[in-house]
Amino acid sequence: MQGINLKNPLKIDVTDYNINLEKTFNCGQCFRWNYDNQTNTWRGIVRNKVYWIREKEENGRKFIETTASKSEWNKILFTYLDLDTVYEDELDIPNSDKFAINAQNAGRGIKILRQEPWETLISFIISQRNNIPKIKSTIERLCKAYGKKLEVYNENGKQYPSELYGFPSASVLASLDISDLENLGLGYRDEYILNAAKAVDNDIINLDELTFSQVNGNKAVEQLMTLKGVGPKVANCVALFGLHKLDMFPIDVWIQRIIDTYYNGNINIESYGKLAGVVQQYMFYYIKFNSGGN
DNA sequence: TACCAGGTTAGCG
DNA sequence: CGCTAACATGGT
Repeated sequence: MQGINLKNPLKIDVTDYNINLEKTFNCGQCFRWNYDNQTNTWRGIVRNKVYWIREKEENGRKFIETTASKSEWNKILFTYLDLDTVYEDELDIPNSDKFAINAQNAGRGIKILRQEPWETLISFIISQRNNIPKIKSTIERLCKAYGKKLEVYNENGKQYPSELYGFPSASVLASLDISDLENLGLGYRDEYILNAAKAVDNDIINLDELTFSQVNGNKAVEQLMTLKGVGPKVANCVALFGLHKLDMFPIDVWIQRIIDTYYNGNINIESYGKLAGVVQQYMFYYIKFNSGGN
């Protein structure tokens, strides 16, 4: 059970952290944050807890208002939103790289979320050959079928909203039969997911250990690709978004299109250094949501 | 109604 | 190696 207060949210000055919620939640890295036009608020689920967040500008300062408690903000959301790293300080895009500079200007404010590795793995297995609306709806069906029902109460003691579910654990999915995954819209990915669940549940692959800083991104990608249904693109996305290996640079159809169009089919990822993944997200956001190119 | 989507695999030459 | 058909399904 969880209590929230929508009327008197926690208010944090985030001016110095350079975060933009719309870009961060809409840049394609996450699938369970949804925007409510009426309240100008994002609702998301992080580690089986529901949070509402919105931005506010006052007197030239930027604030975040959230239903999280002070300790939840400090212990969970501050880290989840990766506010302790200001990318600008470490990013060093060559001046000659016009496209990347433009993408950075468009994408500035994107933060690479510290999402749960397991949820990220399954989400990006689902993502292959799917569009983003389909990915989101499929994940919601999976959560509703096998995730923990989250009970949230507003300041009046009324349950709010009616139904929300956490992401199902690896052990829960590992205990299922393939037929239990029918009718969720997973398509041929159902066996990939069941197989990944068993591998994680049996500790054949240990996602938590892969998050350790001693494990470099390429090593993590190599491990992830031992899973059936996890190729180079999905593995790079899991490493970047789930394991927080910020130098990983996933190449999907959109990025490949950019490479072919603006880099003559050859891009120098190393030139983006330790934060290449951030540049990748700038590019993805720029080309897809900011009509960069067309 | 067709076409397509933040790819991967297996099976070919 | 490199190339490519097949893959399930819902969103648009």
